[in-house]
Amino acid sequence: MARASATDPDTRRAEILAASRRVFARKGYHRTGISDIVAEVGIARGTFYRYFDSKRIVFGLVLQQMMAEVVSVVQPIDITAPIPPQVFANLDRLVRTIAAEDVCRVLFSEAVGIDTKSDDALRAFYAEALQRIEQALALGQQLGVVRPANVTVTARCLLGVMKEPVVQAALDGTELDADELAAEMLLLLQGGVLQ
Amino acid sequence: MARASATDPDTRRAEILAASRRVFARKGYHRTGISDIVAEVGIARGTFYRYFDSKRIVFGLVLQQMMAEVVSVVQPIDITAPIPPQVFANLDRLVRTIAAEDVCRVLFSEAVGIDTKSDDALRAFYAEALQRIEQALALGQQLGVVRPANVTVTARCLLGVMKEPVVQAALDGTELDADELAAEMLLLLQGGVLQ
Amino acid sequence: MARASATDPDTRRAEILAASRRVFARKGYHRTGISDIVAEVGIARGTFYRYFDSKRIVFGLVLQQMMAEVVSVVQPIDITAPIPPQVFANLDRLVRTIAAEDVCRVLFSEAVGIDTKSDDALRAFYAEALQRIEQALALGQQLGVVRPANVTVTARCLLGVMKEPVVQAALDGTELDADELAAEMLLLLQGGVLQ
Amino acid sequence: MARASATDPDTRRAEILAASRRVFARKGYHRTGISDIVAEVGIARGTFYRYFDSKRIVFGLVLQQMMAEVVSVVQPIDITAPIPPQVFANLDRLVRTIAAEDVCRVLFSEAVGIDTKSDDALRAFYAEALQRIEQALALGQQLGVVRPANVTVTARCLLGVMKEPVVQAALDGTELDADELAAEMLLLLQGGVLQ
DNA sequence: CATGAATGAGCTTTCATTCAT
DNA sequence: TATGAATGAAAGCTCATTCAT
Repeated sequence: MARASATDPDTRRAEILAASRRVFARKGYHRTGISDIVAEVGIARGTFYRYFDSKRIVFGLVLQQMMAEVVSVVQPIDITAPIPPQVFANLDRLVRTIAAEDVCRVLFSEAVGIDTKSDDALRAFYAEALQRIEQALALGQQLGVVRPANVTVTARCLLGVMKEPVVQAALDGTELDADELAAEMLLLLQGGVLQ
Repeated sequence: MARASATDPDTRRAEILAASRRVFARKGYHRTGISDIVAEVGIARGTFYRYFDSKRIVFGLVLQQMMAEVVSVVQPIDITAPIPPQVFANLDRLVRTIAAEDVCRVLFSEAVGIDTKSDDALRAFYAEALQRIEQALALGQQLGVVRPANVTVTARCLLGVMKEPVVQAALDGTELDADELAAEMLLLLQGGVLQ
Repeated sequence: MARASATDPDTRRAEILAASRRVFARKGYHRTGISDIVAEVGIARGTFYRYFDSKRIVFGLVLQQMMAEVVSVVQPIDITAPIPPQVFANLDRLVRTIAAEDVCRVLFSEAVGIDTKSDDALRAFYAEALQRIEQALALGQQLGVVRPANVTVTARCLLGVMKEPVVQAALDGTELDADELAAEMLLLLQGGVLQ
Repeated sequence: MARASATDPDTRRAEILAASRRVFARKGYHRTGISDIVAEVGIARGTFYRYFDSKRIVFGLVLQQMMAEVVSVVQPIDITAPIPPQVFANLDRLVRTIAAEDVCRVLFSEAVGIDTKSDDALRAFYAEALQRIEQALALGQQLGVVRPANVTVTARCLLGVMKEPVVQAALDGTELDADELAAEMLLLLQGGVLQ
């Protein structure tokens, strides 16, 4: 009976979490079996349950992890410095993070409807993201760099501007040029499309 | 149990399809059992299978139905008439259609990864949507009403502008004011957000 | 609603029975659905049940029919006339009857284990067949034309001699030459195979 | 329910196969449910599927097992030694094997029409059996110990001689005296029944 | 602590039979 | 009487989870 080399429990936990993340990203929540995960780590089925209570819970943790990563790359704008380069940098980091091949599918396609807790977490994530965008817009309006607009609605539109290109690239397998994408996004923010 | 009265086959088929659509929208593909569907219509399990060969096939049909509805509301732009009102009208109809409470979840969350055929259909749907937007942008550029831009990337961003506000409204249960949303979208297209 | 032309009930019953027999022969009991039978007759599902109480019962009737046919072709031996030609004639008719393409499969493969009544009927059929052979053997022994032997055991062997060639022909799709087969059987009865 | 203790996988597999064989013999393929098999072993439904992919596959394996047993007991004739005792010994072993209560029903009644693979296997089994008998007859003719005859037809008759007594014994529940049966068969081969 | 065989609730699907029309 | 849509029990099978070793 080959026994996995005794590892530090925290390391082992992290290993399983990482493997789960990889598999969820590759196959989606429903097509992923515990078998896939334990095969990925190289442990026995039972071992998985020593570290996590259920498949749903690990999925929830993977979700949290991804949301935290996304949140972490967005830096507050320094209003004493030129705005556009800062926005560009944020967009650029955001796109790269989301595009990191696994985040996209898990966060935007698989996460809905797994269970109540995940749904809540996801809602909270979006709520925070939207709030940040709204605040940025509101601040911009006070500073006179953002035109008058319904910030709630506009924030949602802008969220779509950031999400969708990455989602589509994942769907059709296109390679993503983050710099160009961020640049186009910035142009859109700056002047729309009509002239 | 009371026997459901024999109905016109086409009507019954439509009934089941409509009920399936409702349940899929409410619970998602995986959490929906045939039991849920037949309970919704008030028929026996076997009756479902008189009209449809499998759960996946009904889901595919629901998907097709929704995609067709979305596609059908977008009218071509008449370039001899003023553009913005036409764009507004299209956005308005689009938003209303997607927001029809069930379309959103099924089309944007549940449809991914059910099976190869659904995936292909969905990809084709997005491909067509994006192509339409790209063509509109390209035409606009020729006419000088759209600024120079990478139309492929920009089309994806605009797709996000249309999808995301509706997705978010569905997620947090907000009532959607289609007119205002379309108006804000138009403003975004016309001038971005920065001034 | 096309209605099958009103027919004499007895005729209709016979029609359904005949169709059932054909389908059972073609597909076997378990692979035959009521749908197959009613399609073969050109009536509605419900009509079938106006004439027969269940699938099993029709199968039982088909079975009886076949058993009766088989029994009917075997003529008693006239001991005042030469024996071998009479035996030959009986064997010849028997083989032809069993080989009538449907009898074989239904009687020898499908009939076992459908239900208690069919099993009993089949057992009774075999019991009668064996008893006839045994009596013929016993009579032959009295007349000195049959060698001493355990008639019970020998009767079973002879039953196999008659059944198996037809069964095998059906299994491998070979065309059957009844005359030759009967002739060989007779030779076997007369002198075994060893010399 | 008490949890079945983990057993050596090969043993467990064999256990399930043996139980399946018993149940198939008792109830036939179609009346046997997975429930019956797992009840017979004393395991849960899922456990069955850890060892076998489907009901049909286990049935196929049972079939193979039985065919192999039957084939294995027939020894080639040594033509330098007296023939009849060797034939007797073969018949005796054959009868005992087929009569082992379960072989008969499964091999001769239930095996037909389950699926294409089983049908093919069965046909191949019979083809081989018949070929062996034919070759023995042909060899016997060359050696002058077998009378001239159509070996193909005669082989089929002889197959019936071996099968039918056992089939009938199983059908009517008679205890089988293998020695006597083999002896009678030998007599039949040696001199037919008429004198 | 690690293991993986065992579990069983629950799924989709089938089809002989019923009964309102 | 004939119809065929409706029925629902029961089948085979899956897989997240448990627990004796």
